[in-house]
Amino acid sequence: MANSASGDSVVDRVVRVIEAFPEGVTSLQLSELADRSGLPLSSAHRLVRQLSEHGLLDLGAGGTVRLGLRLWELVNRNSPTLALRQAAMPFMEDIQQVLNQNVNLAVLDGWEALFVERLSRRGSVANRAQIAGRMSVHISSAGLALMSHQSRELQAEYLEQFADSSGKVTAGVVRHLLAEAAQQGYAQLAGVVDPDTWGIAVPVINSKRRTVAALGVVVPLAEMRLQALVPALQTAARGIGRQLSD
Amino acid sequence: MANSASGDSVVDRVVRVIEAFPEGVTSLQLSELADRSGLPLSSAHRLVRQLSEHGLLDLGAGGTVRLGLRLWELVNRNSPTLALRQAAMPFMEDIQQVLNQNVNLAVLDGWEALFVERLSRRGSVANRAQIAGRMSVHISSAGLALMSHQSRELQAEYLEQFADSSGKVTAGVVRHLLAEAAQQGYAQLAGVVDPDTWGIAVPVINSKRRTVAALGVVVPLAEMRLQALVPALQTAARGIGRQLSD
DNA sequence: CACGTTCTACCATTGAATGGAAGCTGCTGG
DNA sequence: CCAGCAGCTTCCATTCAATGGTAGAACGTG
Repeated sequence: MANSASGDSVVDRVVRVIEAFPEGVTSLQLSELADRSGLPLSSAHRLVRQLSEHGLLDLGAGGTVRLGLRLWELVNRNSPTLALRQAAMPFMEDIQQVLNQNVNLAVLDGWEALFVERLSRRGSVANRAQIAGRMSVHISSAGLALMSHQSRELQAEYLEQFADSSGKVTAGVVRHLLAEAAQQGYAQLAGVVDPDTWGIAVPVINSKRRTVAALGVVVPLAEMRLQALVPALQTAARGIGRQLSD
Repeated sequence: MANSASGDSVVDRVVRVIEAFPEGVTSLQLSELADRSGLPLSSAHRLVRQLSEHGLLDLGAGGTVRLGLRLWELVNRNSPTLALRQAAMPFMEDIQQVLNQNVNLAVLDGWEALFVERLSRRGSVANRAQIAGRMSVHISSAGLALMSHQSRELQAEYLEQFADSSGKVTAGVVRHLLAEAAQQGYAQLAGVVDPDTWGIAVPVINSKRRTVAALGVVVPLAEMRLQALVPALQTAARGIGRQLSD
């Protein structure tokens, strides 16, 4: 009952507060935030107030807590993927125009593909929600495209998690998917996310020969035309990669 | 020389570190970060390390500091403007398709319009950079559209800053612009940002009659057709507003 | 290879962070 | 109309986590 009974630093607590928001939830009651972050109410209150004085959070009347506009602004202005997204956008628009499909751009984070940009198929309901969404490597074409071009060491480390295995997904299957993707130069996966769609993704390789992203499309099964899609994606991916150095 | 010689809390310092990144800069050296944030090198180092252990920052080899992917993810998943952007996106795409102009969406933050979403004109080079950009109220059509629909009190407070005045912009001029925008139901401004472009913006009013955003287009002077643009924008803005409650 | 620069680690000092308790506010149901 | 409740806000004595000067390591450079 003094400076941190729980043995964590102030920084830890700030992080816990920000991480307390469940995916897609923009607003939380103070007491709920305290619960979720595992902080005493008064501590949570103090932290939230301090952060909202700086605009990183927004403490409204009645204890409603939101992320602050200022935080959104700072992060989006200085985002680590800014250069990537800027380089990729024109090419993604080209693909959207030419193929009229949902186009997306993902980076590898841990054992997941993190989607950093997305254009919806023209005419469809826009689905910006999936920006900042994640998918496990082995269930997404983008994830496979990314992982299949990582170093042998990283791939081995990744595959280990399937080793023990309850059996749902075996290391062998995933290894096969990766090998196929590496050999073909693209990854494709049918009906995993949505039974009626097909995902195709290609690696984006920067000027230092590092695979920094995956460019992909999601198409209805009925419209699947690998011959048309893959070359278009690969061309775009090369164009993007040429502009990226790190 | 002990717990904070500078008299600021840990939270203050965390904010200073995050705010130290200049607009558009994604990567900073540790020593430069320490300078910019006004922190002793060892303190900056400790904070950055702590934050990067949680993924909010990314401390690379050689002291290169970036914002963390995890921070980007958290902020974009739980962004305070998520609902607004989701509601607006389909309408913005419609406008882009029909009018083929640069479409943007802004909210009011302080005395500035903060741009939260943007679609580039088809065929033009995509300019995602301006997302998370700011413009003063009185030099942007979006800003005028937003401010002209705020409460009398807020407008009065806003106009005060032009009172003392060196004379560059007078309160009278701004008041006139606001009055005109309020009366017409849209704001328009020619050649302020770029001499060859015209900006037009309309307010987005939610179901509680609060003006929560501005929807605008930027068109080349030569293609200016108010008669066509304003009704389209107003229709879209109403569609967006109908879906928003707070 | 010596020098300068920048990053990283250490650790005694001390004041900022902590959180229980009490007060406040607004709502709800009897 | 008011008692009771639930959640927000404030207060303050206690105490340990944060601080930053210093020293050392790792570069890069002339």
